[in-house]
Amino acid sequence: MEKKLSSTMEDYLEAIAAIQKQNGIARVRDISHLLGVKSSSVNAALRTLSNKCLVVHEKYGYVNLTPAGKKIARNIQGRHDLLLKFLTEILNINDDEALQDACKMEHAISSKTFDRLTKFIQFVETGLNGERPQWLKSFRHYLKTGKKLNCKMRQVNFKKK
Amino acid sequence: MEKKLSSTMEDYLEAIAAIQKQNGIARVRDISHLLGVKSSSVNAALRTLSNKCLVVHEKYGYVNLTPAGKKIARNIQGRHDLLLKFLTEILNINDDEALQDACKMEHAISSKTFDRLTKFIQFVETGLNGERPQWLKSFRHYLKTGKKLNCKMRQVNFKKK
DNA sequence: ACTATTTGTTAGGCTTATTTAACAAATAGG
DNA sequence: CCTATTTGTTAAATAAGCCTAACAAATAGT
Repeated sequence: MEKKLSSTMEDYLEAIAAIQKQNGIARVRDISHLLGVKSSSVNAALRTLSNKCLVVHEKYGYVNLTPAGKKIARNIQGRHDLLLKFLTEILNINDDEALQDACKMEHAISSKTFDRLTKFIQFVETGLNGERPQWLKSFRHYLKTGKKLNCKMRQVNFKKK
Repeated sequence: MEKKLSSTMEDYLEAIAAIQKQNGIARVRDISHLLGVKSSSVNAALRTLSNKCLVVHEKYGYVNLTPAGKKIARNIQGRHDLLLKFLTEILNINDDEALQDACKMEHAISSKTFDRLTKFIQFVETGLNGERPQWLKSFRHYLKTGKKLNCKMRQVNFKKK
């Protein structure tokens, strides 16, 4: 019966994981800088997350994620990365704007959507014959010109009763 | 210098527009029912939106959108519809879950992402030769089986230096 | 027309997440 | 070592959005 976490708290967990990954350790100050909030806000958030057994934080000490906290952080990070990939690689949105959107969307999508989008990207990226997907280039051309490429795609089915 | 609206307030505008579209008029009660909040919350929201000149609401009267309010409502509704389409028609997610996600994502995407996704769906839906897009079927098969269809797609470029 | 029910409003409270300001602890430079 | 700066903590205040409870207005039933 783990209550659903607010997107704000998800952000804190994600930030802590990211800082730990980069620096080995995470301090209040790092979180404060990364999220753009005051250290007092970080403290309040850490108390909340502590009560939910998602972080460990002793006075004046480093901040650590519990296994449960790590799990959530990984989950969010996964959504983040997936969405960023979709936005940049498929929709061809520039990094900055894509990042902004991914940071908001990551709190909005369900597991199902995460799963389907994962498969969609897999499907698109591998192409049908292991070739680079031509139609992605074709889409970029469409974005630029508004017109479909002068290209024909023929489908030939084998063994398809 | 119009301040950015909270997703909550966006929901209220969207709801009012939807109710008006359906019933001709919108009352506090309708909004309350649609959004699943108490009428006192609706009242508070209406005061907020009134102060921003997005709705008109006289005591005990109907609720109306100003032109500015209508514009925002249309915008949100557009995002909603687009996302719902993407989730159901492309990612093949069932209506209920798709609706839930769309209702959250609609507040998270930028205009750029909206624009790109619009074009992406256009591109996908029309197919390359005006045919029904074969690869969408192919993706559904991939979702079911985890395997690419036994099919080859050959690309032949014309006039492409 | 009169009462009963539904609908709308207001006041006051709760929660979440933020801030500022004052203070405490830790660290760094001489 | 001692002071100066940085970092962390706490308390009190603010803002958004919701709720309940009490009341007011409108509508419906007889």
